[in-house]
Amino acid sequence: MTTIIDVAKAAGLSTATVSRALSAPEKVAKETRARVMRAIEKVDYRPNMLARNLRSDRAFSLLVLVPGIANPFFANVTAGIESVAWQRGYSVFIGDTRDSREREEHYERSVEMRLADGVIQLSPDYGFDEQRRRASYPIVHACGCELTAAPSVRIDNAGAMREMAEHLIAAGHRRIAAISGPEQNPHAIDRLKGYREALELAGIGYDPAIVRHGDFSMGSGVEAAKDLMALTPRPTALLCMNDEMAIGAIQALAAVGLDVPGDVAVTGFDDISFAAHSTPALTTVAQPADAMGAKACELLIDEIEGKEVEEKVHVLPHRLVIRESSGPPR
Amino acid sequence: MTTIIDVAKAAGLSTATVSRALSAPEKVAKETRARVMRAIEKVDYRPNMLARNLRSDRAFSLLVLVPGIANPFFANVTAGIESVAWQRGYSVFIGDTRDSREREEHYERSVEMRLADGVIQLSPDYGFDEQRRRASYPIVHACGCELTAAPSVRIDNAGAMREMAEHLIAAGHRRIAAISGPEQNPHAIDRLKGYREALELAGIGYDPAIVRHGDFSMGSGVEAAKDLMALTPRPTALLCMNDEMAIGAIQALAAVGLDVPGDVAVTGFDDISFAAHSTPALTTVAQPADAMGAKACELLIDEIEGKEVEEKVHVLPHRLVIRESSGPPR
DNA sequence: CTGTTAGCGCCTTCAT
DNA sequence: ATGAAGGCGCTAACAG
Repeated sequence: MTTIIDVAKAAGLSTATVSRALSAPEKVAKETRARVMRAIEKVDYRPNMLARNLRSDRAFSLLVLVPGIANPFFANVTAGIESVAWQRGYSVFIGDTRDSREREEHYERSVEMRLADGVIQLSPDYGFDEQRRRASYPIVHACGCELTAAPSVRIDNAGAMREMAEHLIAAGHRRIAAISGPEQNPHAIDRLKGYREALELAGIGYDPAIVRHGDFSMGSGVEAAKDLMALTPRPTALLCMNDEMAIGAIQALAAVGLDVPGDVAVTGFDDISFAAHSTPALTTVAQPADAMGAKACELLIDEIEGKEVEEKVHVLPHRLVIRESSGPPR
Repeated sequence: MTTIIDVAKAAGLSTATVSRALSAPEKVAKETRARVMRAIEKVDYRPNMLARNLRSDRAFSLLVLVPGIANPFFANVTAGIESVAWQRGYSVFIGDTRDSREREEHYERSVEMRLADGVIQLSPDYGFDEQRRRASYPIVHACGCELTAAPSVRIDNAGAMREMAEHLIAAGHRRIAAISGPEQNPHAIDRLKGYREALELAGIGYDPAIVRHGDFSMGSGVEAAKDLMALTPRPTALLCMNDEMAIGAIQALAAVGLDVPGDVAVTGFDDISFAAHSTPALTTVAQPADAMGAKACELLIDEIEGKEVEEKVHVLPHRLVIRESSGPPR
């Protein structure tokens, strides 16, 4: 293996100069730099990051904690993270927690062992900043909720859901059922809040009988929709708290011969790529997944590198995407 | 920061013994081990992986090179990889190449710099083992094609596609169009081969006029399907080389008022989670994505750890999943 | 602008 | 079964 010593020898310089030529080129004479570069070429040198890491006590890597990498929304957030990390010279570890506390703890431990310089958490923030207070390393939430402490990134979940409900109300719907996420899930809570607000503002009472709690999976969307369609009077619209459940709902409606949007309007949340191509195309709330990941990554790296980071919550803009599934009723 | 020296002091032992107690417990007296553990607890010690890595010249991490992490199939393969890596004490870096040669080279370089001990490549193998021959580190393909060298993992793409085409032929279809991937894409090539074989075995001629090349995206499925539906006589079935294009095709057919499967049968490939929940539910070929990633990861770690790995190509079983989209015709 | 030198924290001989 | 000591490859003071 060729080391920095070989380069120094070949160039007739000290290892310190070679090191500087690489990591702080401006501190080295132009001519010297060229000599270093030639020597590197000649001996076919590649810096050993393991040594750099130990010496600098940094891993130059980040850990993304994600409840499930196969979830398209999280995958998009991760892509945004990776993109910024790449630009700034960091690598991205993925830690798929599969909602298991054991796995999450394992990953927390590995960061304490210096595997990574910080964590980007994609799970919603159940524990407020409990976890953060405990941690000896920086953590940034990329998909925060209303309770998430700064610095973090989120969208206005409640506001977005309120707008979506208002869209349905404006189209004449009065009996709008909701397919929410797990009862304790912070995103589900925020979004459900927006749904209630819209109903109340419109003078429509909130009726728990037409609210179901799924688990954000398509299967749970199918079940909830079946269930709701058996009700009398039947809801005329289904407000789903993510796209997967909406896609499941559409399938369930088709299975019982109901037309979307003719008989029942359906809306989603996230705008994953499949939303635009479902049949019918899904009306949904677009979250800027990529930008959320990118921003969270910026914040984390700034914090790691000791830059002053504004202690603020970055609320990124969402956007209603009206497609076919929300109407008009036939 | 507390180091192994602090533990040694607290336990009244040498650092060597502490190190051994941790990495080779059987070489240390039971009683001594207990003392070490107590000391670790007491001084709140966590091993520094950066130091271990330098000392052992290993990163204990793997790099997954993936063309796009947002692709559900690749995300599932990645989940399989992560799962095995976790069990065996390795971490997983993700390198999203976005089909950019620059990014791929960047990641290759970082592995040469010891960022990772080996690579799992999810892109199909265009370069045969060109890349591998050049590399100074092990590479395993998790989604190989017929040309991929061992050790690697793949399914029988041609065979699977032949079976799917035969399924359509058995249902009475004679004019079966294909929506393939990019012309040079090895998976597309293998699958197209299976399609031709089935046609020829059934005495139906291969007709390039009803074959389109998409890029595996839903949008390209939409375009190709529109195009094919304008033909006279109209194909009665659309064999798509992945699920995304099939989902796009279904949408395009609905848009022009054609019923699936009543007017046109549609099939996909991969069995991503959305296939089961499209409307109508998609007939497809299930690839064992998780197992492919897991197996590839086993092979790579074995190779890294110097275990004898069988120089063989692991062809994992696929499975035809017949759902609604493939018929029967009405 | 360049060189000398001292470790970063750990593991692994080698010796006892 | 345990201890002493060297060194992995690099960078950051500190000198010059």
